[in-house]
Amino acid sequence: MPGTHAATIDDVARLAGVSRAAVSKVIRDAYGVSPAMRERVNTAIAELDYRPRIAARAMRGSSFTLGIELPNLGNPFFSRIIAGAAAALQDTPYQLIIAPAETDTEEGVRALGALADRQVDGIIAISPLVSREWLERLAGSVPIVMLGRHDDTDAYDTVTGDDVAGTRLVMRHLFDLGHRDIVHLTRSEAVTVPGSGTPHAVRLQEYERAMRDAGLGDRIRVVRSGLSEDAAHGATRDLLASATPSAIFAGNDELAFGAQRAILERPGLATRISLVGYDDVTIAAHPAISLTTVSQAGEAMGERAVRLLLERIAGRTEPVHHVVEPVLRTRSSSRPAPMV
Amino acid sequence: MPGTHAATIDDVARLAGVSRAAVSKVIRDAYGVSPAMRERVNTAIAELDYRPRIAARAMRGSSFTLGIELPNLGNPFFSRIIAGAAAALQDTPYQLIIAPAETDTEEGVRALGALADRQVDGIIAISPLVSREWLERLAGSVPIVMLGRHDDTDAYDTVTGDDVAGTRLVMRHLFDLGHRDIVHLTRSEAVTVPGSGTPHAVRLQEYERAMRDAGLGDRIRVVRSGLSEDAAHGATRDLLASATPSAIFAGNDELAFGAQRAILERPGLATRISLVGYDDVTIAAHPAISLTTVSQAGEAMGERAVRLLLERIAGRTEPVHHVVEPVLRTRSSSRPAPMV
DNA sequence: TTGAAAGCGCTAACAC
DNA sequence: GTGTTAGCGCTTTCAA
Repeated sequence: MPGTHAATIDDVARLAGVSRAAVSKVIRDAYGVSPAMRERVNTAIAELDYRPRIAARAMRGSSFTLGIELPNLGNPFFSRIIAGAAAALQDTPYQLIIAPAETDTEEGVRALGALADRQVDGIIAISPLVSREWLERLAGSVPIVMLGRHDDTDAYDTVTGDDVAGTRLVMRHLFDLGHRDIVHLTRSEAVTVPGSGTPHAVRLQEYERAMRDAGLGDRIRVVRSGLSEDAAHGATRDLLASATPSAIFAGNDELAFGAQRAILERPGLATRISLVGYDDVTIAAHPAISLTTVSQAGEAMGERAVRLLLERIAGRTEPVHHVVEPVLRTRSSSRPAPMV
Repeated sequence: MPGTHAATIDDVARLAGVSRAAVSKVIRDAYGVSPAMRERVNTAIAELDYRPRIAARAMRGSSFTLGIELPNLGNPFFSRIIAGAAAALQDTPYQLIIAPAETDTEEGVRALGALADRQVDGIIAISPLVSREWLERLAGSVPIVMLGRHDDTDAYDTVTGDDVAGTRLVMRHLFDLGHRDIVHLTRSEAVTVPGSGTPHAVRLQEYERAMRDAGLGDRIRVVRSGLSEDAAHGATRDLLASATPSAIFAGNDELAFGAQRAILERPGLATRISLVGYDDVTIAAHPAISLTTVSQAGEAMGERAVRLLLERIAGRTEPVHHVVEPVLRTRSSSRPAPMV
């Protein structure tokens, strides 16, 4: 460390006895540098421990940063997505940064805005709440991949699970076990606006459709809660105080765990109520939990999202809407309905 | 959106009929702007929907970004830390970005480097593996708060749980229940280098000390695994194939869940082996899991880390080493040792 | 209180 | 194949 300050491209150029442009070309491996020059530049870079300032690069072009906006980091399904995305970035010059948006509502917009302000080269977003118009506008200035949401738009790409098929797997499973009184535990109205294309909206809609198709339209019952395990616990506790459905289909595993807790707290109920979740997070397979749920290949979704982004950055313009097939994991939390 | 490009500070200055410097002062609320001018500038900003480019600001000063480096996003204890950190940033101009470093080893260095390259104004790091020297060097150019690690350094601040006290709570609890054959399930040697000050190193050391102090030095038994629930499951399965300890003290809850799974898979063992974890993640309180564990107030740690960083940015230079008191949560996974 | 001007570290034309 | 030069959008002296 000669001097007290970090080396700049000029320091490297000076030490290597070449121009600044030459150094720039080497670090970007751009066309038109002789092997000899590349060698000398690389030596100087190593010598000075030079690292290009991202801010300066961003001012002229790319920031070599991909941003991912994430609500509710506590949900382990999302960490699988991140793991997949990070893995896909391994041998690229890109770095992933995550902008958390815990408190849902406008926080999502704030987080996406923060990523845009930082001039990331692409954004992966999981906000179910941000409006499609807003996203389309943002997509005008930076490539976006929307995760989870079924938006049929030309402005950005999407990677989604097939929630229609997934919900049908669940409902078919419960019907086959003889269940008729099936409650759907889902999140707030804001996240399930009909036609909004959010995962929870689709699951809710398909639940209702399946019930009606089975002639059980009058047994449709929807219970809502916040997104946390704790909120789901409270909502289910309230439900069980006044009713005993034969099965509960939770919108995701977090909610299912809360419901399971409430069920276990009422003696004798555990063997009488079937429970199904959605996502197949790791702990769902734990023998003490043993939650029947729908598996969604989160890692693959994250990886695919990154690939789509890199393709966009490389110039693709036609939109891609990728759908992941869901698989039902049957475990002991669901079982035949009790004889009447 | 007049024109097709995003507004710059010049556009605002032109529309407001003032100089670029004036706009800059307004957006930073710097000293020396008349109310009238502030008013006009703010109107122009709103009109143009102007948002300062972070990259440009970073070149001259702050990036208004705090970075947090995080290994193993899958561990829900870490998400609580993030939630606390994000909450503490609510009413500040700072934005949090997370650099994930899933694959441990040099990934941590890479992620920290990436944050530094992006000129974040401060870094919260959870890497147990990065060398103290490396961190001290980095701390020369950007404020750092190290989470979890007991480093007695002047170069950066630390926020840690009191792992000595926490481990003593655990061991005392197990001894009181009559356990003598206590196995410690921990991570790889790399994370438990004696004297390295990592949480797992301290817990291991205290476990051994407690065993020796109780005259059980010859019963010390350490089992190691990877950081995932799955790795812990495998390691415990292997252990149980050849031995049946009366208690297992896992280095954290993730490991404990894996151990619990292995225990449950061997019929009859569940009621004979006590299990204790560390961290008190949400699911540990689930009645089907009911894991005795040490609670660490993750949110408070994240919040404190952010505060320390903001203080450093504001000019503080003396180091602060903050310690969080652990609390033992006794649940049914631990119980009296079986009569001999 | 306000504005002019220099410059942060890099990339990309373009000239040599 | 190599170097010169003109900015990118801000902040910050320093004059006015």
